[in-house]
Amino acid sequence: MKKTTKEQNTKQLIEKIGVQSEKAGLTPAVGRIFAYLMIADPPEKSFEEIYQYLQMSKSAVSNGLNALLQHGLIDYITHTGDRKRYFHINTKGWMEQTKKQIEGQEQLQPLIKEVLKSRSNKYPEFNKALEEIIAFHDFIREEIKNAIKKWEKKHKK
Amino acid sequence: MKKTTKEQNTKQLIEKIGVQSEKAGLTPAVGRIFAYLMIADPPEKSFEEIYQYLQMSKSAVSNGLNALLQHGLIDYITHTGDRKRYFHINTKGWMEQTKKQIEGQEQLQPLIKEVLKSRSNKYPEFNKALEEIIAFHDFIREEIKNAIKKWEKKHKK
DNA sequence: ATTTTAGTTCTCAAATTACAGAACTAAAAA
DNA sequence: TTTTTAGTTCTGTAATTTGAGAACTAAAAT
Repeated sequence: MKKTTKEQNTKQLIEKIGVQSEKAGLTPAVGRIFAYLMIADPPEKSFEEIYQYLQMSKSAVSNGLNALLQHGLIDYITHTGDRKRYFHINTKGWMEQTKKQIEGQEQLQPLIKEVLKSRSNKYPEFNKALEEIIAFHDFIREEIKNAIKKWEKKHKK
Repeated sequence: MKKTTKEQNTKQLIEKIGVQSEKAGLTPAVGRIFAYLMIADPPEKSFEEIYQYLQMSKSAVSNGLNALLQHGLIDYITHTGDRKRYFHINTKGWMEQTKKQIEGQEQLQPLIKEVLKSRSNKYPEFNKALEEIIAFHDFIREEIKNAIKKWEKKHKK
């Protein structure tokens, strides 16, 4: 009979979220910090609590928190008469970040256009296909923009 | 007076596309191969042409081409009486790949739901915010799915 | 049967990344 | 003024990634 405590479940969940966050571009350590703050009850945790709970070095936590702050994924609050900062997930910032990611990959677009300009017209089928890819990107980006607008309208106050 | 030849421009363009492809998850070398095939006139190039033009090792090109083949980003044709394979961009596969990427990040979703289940109801505001993030993801994913359908309808046959 | 060729696989070195641990800093507390 | 504390920065290293070069392979050409 295998008994799994709540703590064990929590730690496993943190690891799983860490792995996913890694796939989304964060490092394992940063992913774990983010995961911990997602699970944290209360949702604000001090620097000390974080590195002790996750058993990470102070340097890793310091760098990780700063990376997350810069990405706008977390924020912190303070309490009077307490020098500690209490870090927590910035849900608004997280959503902003998600939106940007969904909209992203805009930078390849102009390069494909440049490619098209540089190509001869000896292979019109391939050129057409490239044009279609550009058109698809344009179309999808526009649709996503509208979808986001739609969402914002629905959820704004 | 700085003179830039067509060749120089092409090479620079390859590098720029390579950098962008890197950001999209490919390695620099694989990004360059992809870029070269995008610019290639005719759009089919042999193994030999690729590694000679890009001045890369055979091993790097072999591994790179196989990675691109596996991702469905390129394909190849053959000619009777010629043992070489001629590699070219698979525009359909590329678009499929793009679609998947746009739809992606489904795997974090269920984990956030798990987090919510594990959370107490002592901090309802944070929980609400997490729920909103889930809802946003669901909404956007649905919208994107529809957008892609719309595109496909418009561009089928 | 021998040689060529198209491409693969193996081995290794260089570069990069991720992080621990220790030394440090600046503000607050004592 | 001295000490504590919250966090940063520096240094070194282990792990990982990338890609070169050489040795190899399997099929085709001779």
